[in-house]
Amino acid sequence: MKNKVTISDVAREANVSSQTVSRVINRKGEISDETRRLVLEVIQRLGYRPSSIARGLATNRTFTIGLVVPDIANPFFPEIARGIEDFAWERGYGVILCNTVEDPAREEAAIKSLEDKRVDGIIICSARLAQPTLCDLLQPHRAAVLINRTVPSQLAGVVRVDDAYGAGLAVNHLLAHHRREIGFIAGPASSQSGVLRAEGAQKAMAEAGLAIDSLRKTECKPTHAGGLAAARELIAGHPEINALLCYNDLVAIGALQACREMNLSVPQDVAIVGCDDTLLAGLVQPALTTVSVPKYEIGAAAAGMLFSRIAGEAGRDEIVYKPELIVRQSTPGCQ
Amino acid sequence: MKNKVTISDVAREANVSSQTVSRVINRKGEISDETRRLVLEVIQRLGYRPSSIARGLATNRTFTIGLVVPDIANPFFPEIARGIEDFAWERGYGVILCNTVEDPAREEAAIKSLEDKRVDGIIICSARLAQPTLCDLLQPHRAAVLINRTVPSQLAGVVRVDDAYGAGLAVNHLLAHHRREIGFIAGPASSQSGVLRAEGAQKAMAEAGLAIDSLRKTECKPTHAGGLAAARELIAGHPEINALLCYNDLVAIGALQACREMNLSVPQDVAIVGCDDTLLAGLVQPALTTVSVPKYEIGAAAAGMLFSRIAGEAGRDEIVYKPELIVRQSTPGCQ
DNA sequence: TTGAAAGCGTTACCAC
DNA sequence: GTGGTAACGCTTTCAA
Repeated sequence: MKNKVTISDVAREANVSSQTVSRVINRKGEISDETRRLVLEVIQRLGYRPSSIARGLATNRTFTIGLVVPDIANPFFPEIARGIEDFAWERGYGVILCNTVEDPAREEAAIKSLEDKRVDGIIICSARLAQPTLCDLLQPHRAAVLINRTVPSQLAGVVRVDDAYGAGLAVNHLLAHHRREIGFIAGPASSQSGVLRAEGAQKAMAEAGLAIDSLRKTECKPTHAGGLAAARELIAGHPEINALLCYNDLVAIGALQACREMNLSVPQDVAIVGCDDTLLAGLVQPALTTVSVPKYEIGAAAAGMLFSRIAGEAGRDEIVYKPELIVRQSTPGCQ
Repeated sequence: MKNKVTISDVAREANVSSQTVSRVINRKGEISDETRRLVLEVIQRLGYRPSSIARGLATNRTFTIGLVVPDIANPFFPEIARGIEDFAWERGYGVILCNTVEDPAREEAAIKSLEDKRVDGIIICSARLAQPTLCDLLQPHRAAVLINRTVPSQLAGVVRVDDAYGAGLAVNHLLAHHRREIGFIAGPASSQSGVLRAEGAQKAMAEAGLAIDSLRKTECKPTHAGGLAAARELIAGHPEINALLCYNDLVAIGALQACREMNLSVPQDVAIVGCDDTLLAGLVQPALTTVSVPKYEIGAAAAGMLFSRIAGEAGRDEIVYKPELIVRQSTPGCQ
């Protein structure tokens, strides 16, 4: 790598001041056509590319945002990331990606490291940190948006799915098909979505006049393996269970596998409902009934909200998407 | 967001020079325990966080690398990204993610924008740009590593899968089960992996004494929809086909669906082989025979190689992984 | 062991 | 229209 061409190299070569070059680059101020052409020609010839770093120092803007996700390998997040990245790209912004791997310490360190990098704003998906810690970490950021997690709107905008409503849809669907012995595999205890879904599910049960504890709850990692282990345990402890409501599709697929191992047929013996409607859901056998969520749109909306906040514009500071139940073969009532 | 605390704020508050503060932060030079403790205390109290931007300008190092992928929503890439991000994170590096969405112009712009951001190095997955363009774009970067694409080692290190070998494995498996009318759904024409797999497949055919053109080739987008369309067309044009070798698992799943539509049973009528062994492969019905590739390891290896290059260390400049054939239900010979 | 000054590459502000 | 100078927040180099 040869040494980078700087703005003064261009200025010298073009016999103008670096101010003039800067003006040409940034299309600011009046410049004679002739000078502009000359400068552009020199820029071209020297292959000059302005340093975002120097610019960032001078302007206090980096045109970079941070994205924090639990795990980009979890199929829920790549589409959200695409929605964010596409939106950001169109506006000349770059995206720094951080995985927390469900580790609160890493989540905290990631948010701080993004602060060090002076990103213009951050988007955090499914934050797992405790509320006070999260708020403290948000504070120093110029702008922030959370996905599926709530904080005071002064600290961050929120884009979320109405998880309680979605869980209600799923429970009502199961109850309509006479599945009353419902097990709930809730995912990580630190997931706000998991908590809200539990509440929504219990509310739906109560409205149907059923005792709340007829819904059995277990926690697990939000992975295939987590779902497998949790389903085994739940069914072993409650053999009467005839339906499982799962934290996400991955967990549901684990549950599917547990049922297969235990010779329980799905949906005849046990109905299974997933969440997120990832690509997987339509492809497994039996295809998964799932609570569908517009992932790409959520990402794009979060990015849009973040840019409003960066720009200091007043705008909505909460967007809530209503999920939809996609009925497939893993529950009764498909065809 | 209140104004950031700077190094001189700390210096003033601690009654030392900013040099001293800098030394404490960077653990450089000798400093009396007393001063160090004092400075650390003030840093803590003021909540000072050094600006990576200013640091980057002064040191010409940003502790950031760029990652360019065709599409993070394609399940092949998230695991690679995890491998890279984990490795980078441990060394204090951040990762800027760029999606090219299979658009060469965006790929080019992404590589340039990473140059502007003065990343310390870049990793490009499955670059689709023409060779001369790619080389020109690589040139200005301090360090670069390509995944599944080859350039002169002076320009970039290479981590790749032996695609030709993998395709050979698949073809031999099919031939061993008397499938000689093989169709090949090759993915994007600009994919070097696709080209190499075609060569490997044809070589395997030739070694079995079969005419090379008994392998019919079609291109497609590397998606579920792309595979569906390509398989429909290929089978319609060549009804004698009894096996399909697919660019990746997504394409193979599209092909699976095409067969279902055409009332062809898999694997009895048509055997299907995918590639990459993504999560999907084991979960669809019938489960997919696929050429398996160590995605996370590839990512980690690429990151490792990149850091060697950034550090200017001599090291391997090509790592080749041998893929493995995972036989499942979509081809004969499973149980 | 500590400090002063220069420099990194840009933009902002004020002259001309 | 254009240029000079300071400033952004840090590290590096040289002196003390």
